[in-house]
Amino acid sequence: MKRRPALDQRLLHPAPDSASPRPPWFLLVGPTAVGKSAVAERLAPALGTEIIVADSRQIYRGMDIGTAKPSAESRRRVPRRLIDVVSPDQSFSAGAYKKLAEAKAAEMEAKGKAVFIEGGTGLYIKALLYGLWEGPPADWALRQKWAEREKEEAGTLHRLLAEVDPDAARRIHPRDIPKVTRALEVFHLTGRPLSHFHDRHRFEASPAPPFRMVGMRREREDLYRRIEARVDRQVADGLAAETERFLAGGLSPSLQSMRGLGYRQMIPYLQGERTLEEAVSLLKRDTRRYAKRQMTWFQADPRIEWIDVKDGETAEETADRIKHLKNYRIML
RNA sequence: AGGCCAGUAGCUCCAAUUGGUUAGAGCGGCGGUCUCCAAAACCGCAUGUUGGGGGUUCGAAUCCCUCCUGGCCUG
Repeated sequence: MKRRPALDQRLLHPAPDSASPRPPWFLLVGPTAVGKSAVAERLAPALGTEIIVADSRQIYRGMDIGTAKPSAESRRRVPRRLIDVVSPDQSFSAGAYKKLAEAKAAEMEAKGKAVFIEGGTGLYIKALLYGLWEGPPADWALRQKWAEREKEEAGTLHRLLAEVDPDAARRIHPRDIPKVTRALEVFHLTGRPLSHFHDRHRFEASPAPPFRMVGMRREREDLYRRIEARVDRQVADGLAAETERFLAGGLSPSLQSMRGLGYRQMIPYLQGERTLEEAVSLLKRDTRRYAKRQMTWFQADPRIEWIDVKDGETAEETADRIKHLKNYRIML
């Protein structure tokens, strides 16, 4: 079940004289609550551009407090793109993000502006930088049908998969329903096993030009303190009321958007199944775990140049350090 | 002061076939996977002097003695 993404060496070390006329992209990544947004806000003006956000939750319109969207003032200073692009009752996917981001990047390039991407959703960034294999997109109707079958009898989906794609069935854990479902979906829609496509893709079909990617990280304790402080702020800012509003508006708790951190923990509280205190501590715990998973994801990408942010360092200082990285000026 | 009860992993335990092979679980923590639901979903990691010391026994977390710590009762 262990497979390292095989990165194309040419991507790691783009030839300096490569004929591509496209200027390199610049990306700022890192776990939640490291302070990416504030730093990006300082970097964007220096790059003379706007920020394309790579965040699977901030794409939802109206989900502001729970997704810790940049404030209205901040967005007035530096416009954010790919925020508020879909309604919370809609489904979204990495493939959909890739399309939107590619279009937005092309738009920036056409205007002669630098492409600057900031965010923490690893899969979205990977899809954009290294590509996804070309195949059928998510088929939500099919997925729902299968979800119901699995609900009737646990293990059904994995058994079905083992029949049509034993290779994928071996790689994917029976309890990992989303991945089992995707593999089934691919076979159902193409008649070929998922592994067939994966063996051919290997992330070399990048839609992106050469790029530079900087990752922000902090000491675990520092990061956790920031996470907890941010959760407290979100609650004070009305996270419960925001969730309540969506519920009252008829959004089902099972929706993708409502399963995001924050909303997911507030729902049981609003339904009287949990105290606010319990909900808050669960939200803190789940956010800590999420940040850890993000670190695992990003740390596996050798293209990221890491900036270790110190406790107490200001966003200006961090932005300044990034500007002083070797060869940063090629971006300007 | 006397009596009683408790002391098992960072925390919590009505775990440990009631003396028997490598002391378990939940939470927390840590590590990892990830090619169209990814703030999702999933996988993995526990050598802790069973409070210390001594004793009984082939063998003790489990019995006895003693000390320490905490709690309760009596005065």
